[in-house]
Amino acid sequence: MEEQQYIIENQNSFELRDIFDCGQCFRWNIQEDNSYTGVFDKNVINVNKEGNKIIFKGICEKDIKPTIEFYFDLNRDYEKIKSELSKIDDNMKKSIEYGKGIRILNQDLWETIISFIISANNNIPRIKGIIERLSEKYGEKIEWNGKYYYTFPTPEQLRNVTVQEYRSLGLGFRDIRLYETTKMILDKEVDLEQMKKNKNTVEVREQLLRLSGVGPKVADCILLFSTLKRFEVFPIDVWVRRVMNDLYIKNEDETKVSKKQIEKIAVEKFGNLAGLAQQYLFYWRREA
DNA sequence: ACTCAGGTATTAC
DNA sequence: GTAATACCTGAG
Repeated sequence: MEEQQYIIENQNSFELRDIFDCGQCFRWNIQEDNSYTGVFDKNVINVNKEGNKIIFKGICEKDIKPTIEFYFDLNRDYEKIKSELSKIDDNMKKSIEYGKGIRILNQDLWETIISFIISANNNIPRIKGIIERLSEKYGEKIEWNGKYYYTFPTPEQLRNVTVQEYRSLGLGFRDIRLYETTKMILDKEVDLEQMKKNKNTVEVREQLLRLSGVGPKVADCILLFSTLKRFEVFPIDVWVRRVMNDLYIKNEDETKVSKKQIEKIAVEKFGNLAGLAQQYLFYWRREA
């Protein structure tokens, strides 16, 4: 396929590091020139910032412009969101200053489900490694610039993979979760297409929680980071627990702070932008 | 050798 | 309902 290119100028709220290292995605890697290259859907894209320009280039299945605009959520007014959240308190203001270039990507639902199942009780380098090996082994090969890239495998491409094969890729105890969830989705025991159409977040969440290996935290990550795009959810992991305790609860032992307590504060303070607030706080607490 | 990392499922009060 | 516990793996 032919390489395509798309350039935008003077785009606000767009920093490569903030977008790719804020914890929402696993398949974007920094290059020697500080650009990032990643695979999503059937696309291999490299993004670089030069002055006031952002340059996207690579192999794109469809027209690159709408593909990029959708995936990078370019039609949403992050400046407005940030200014609203900044009014809440100084903590939010600081965290937003730190992560001012964050954008929440529109990632494929299926890929997001599997990726965050793999993320459970795991560390980032290992999560990334597992996902790469999965893609290399079962995904579709795409050549670009003399290098090979691999799409994330579809449910169909994982249909006949055994638990043992997952284990050999380093999935660990998540092998059975992947196996069961893939089966449930292939059998439409949980119907992803139906889920995409459903506007009721509570119902969608219930559906996600039925999947093997999907608990409350993973479900919320899927709701926030996939094309489901629910900004009102508030995924609570160790970092969010830490930062919420530091800032608002101040219990001497953060591990003793209940989820309910955190959720209550999140809803009160951040309302229907809780997911975004969570992302700024998470990134700030973990990286700053 | 031992701890820890983007939690979940299971079991037991 | 809510609390304790095991769980692959590999890096530090």
